[in-house]
Amino acid sequence: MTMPETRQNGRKSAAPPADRPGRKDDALMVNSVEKAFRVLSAFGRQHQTLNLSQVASETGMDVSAAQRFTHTLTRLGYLHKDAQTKRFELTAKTLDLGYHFVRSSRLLDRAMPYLMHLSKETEETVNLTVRDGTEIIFVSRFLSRHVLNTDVIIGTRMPAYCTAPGIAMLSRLPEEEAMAIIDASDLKAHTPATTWQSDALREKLRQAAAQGYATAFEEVYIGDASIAAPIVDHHGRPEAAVNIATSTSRFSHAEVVQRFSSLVIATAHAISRV
Amino acid sequence: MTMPETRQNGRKSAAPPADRPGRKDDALMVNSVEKAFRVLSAFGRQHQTLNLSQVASETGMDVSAAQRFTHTLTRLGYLHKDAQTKRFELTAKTLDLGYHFVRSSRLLDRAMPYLMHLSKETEETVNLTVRDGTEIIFVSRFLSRHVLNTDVIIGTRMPAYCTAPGIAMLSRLPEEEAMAIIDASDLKAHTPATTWQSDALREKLRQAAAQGYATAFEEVYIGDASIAAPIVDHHGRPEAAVNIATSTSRFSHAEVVQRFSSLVIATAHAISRV
DNA sequence: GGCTATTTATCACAATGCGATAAATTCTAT
DNA sequence: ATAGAATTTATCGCATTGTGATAAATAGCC
Repeated sequence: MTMPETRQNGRKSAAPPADRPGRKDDALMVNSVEKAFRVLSAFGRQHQTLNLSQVASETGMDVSAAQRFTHTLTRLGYLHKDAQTKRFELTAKTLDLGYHFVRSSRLLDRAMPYLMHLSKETEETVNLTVRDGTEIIFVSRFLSRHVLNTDVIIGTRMPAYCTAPGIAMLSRLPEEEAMAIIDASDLKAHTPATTWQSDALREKLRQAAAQGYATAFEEVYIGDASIAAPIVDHHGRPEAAVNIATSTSRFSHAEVVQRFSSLVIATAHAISRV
Repeated sequence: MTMPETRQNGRKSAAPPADRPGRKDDALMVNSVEKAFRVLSAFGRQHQTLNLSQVASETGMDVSAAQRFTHTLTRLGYLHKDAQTKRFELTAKTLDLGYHFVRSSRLLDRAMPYLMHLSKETEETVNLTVRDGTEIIFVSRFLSRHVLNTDVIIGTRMPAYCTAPGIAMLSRLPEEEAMAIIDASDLKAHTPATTWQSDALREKLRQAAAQGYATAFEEVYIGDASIAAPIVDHHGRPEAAVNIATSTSRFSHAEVVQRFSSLVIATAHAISRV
């Protein structure tokens, strides 16, 4: 009946821990923080509201953990719990973080007036995006009066390889590095027009590097037409991209290039730190 | 600045925990989560980047804690640390949370088409706001082509008492409740035109309740003119407000009411669950 | 109505996060 | 340059905090 003693009960007078630092994997990591974010990210278009057990199963935590983190997040104001249905949903307070980001971003500070100007001048949708791994994130957006697309909003992510801003940014990276990112992507044809083969993308990168801008026509959605130029820091490394998004029904490929290429390049250049 | 005492140095061999359940204050609260958010909110317009000791002093944590949480948040991708300067800044990944909120919000789902319609019809800036305590939060925003104000963005907070959407929402609450919120606010005159006395605000609430809309003219910023109507749930409780924001230079008070009051009311009514 | 599936509350335990401290590094001033 | 201050990084023993199992309470469902 004696405990099998797999449990070295903490005392451990002898047998010093071979690797003390490697606790689980990282001594300085506070795992509760990751779990909290895991709970919050369980909500989305599919799961608008979740009850406790759904939170548990969605996040892969046991009920106790789900209980603790939903409770914590509710008290902090990021979750709301319906007293009747006992279901949780995200609150508008979750917008705080992004708000802090926008307010603290020197890039956005600099970029805003130029983006506004470009928006007024072209009357087309203008976006500012940055890269996070293999994806781009929309960080600022001025909608065209005509095309009101509520599908893409601030915070939206898309694969870099099939978007004009993505290619524009990658084109200013050493080719090795850019191709590594592309090869780490989940390459696939979102539409018949998607460029998704590694070789073809390499060619696209070189062309974009040579021209100073990148284009994407119906590569993600049918009907979209986009042209982008990279914003670089003082080392010449890409930190963002400006793009103009319009539709194939309004302009041909040639027209988009002719009308907008020098505008996006000029805007991106103005925003780049000299 | 630092608390002189409060340091009972953990020894405490005797002294069994008198009250086991009431740990610090709440047994289910995971305090690390709050600390993580505290670190993230330390960044903003004032503090675009922070080094480790600044994080510590800004958040009131000791250096060790600051170290652990900046490390954790960096590994999770919400902070970026500049290798040269050793300074931290928020990353675009902080937009994820808000993105999840927008995508999971049934209110926004319902409201979007109506807001778009209102935006096109009026060509003015259209906002959707919700209330959080004494404040309102902008959750959706369609900018007028003319007036591009980059000061107010999604996630921006303002006191409820001096905004049209705030008064509109409060006007659909029992007067007791509304006045309690107003009295909990930090009432002050942001401009000469601000209505900030409790009595005057009570009167404003009653008028808004009677008319079905609320207005605010230069109550926060000089030159702004706003009119709002409340969106209610199936219990008749206010859950949001639609408003049209324009400028006093374009329309007089009377004109704003005449042109827009029935439009915002109709839009708010359409969005309200019937 | 009894049954099942949740949610809420409680608790003993030890692993996890804590915070003090030391080592390494970077910055500053002379 | 070089000492000295300030900040960052690394380490570690310990108690606290979070853990996860379980039980009680509540809500759903035939």
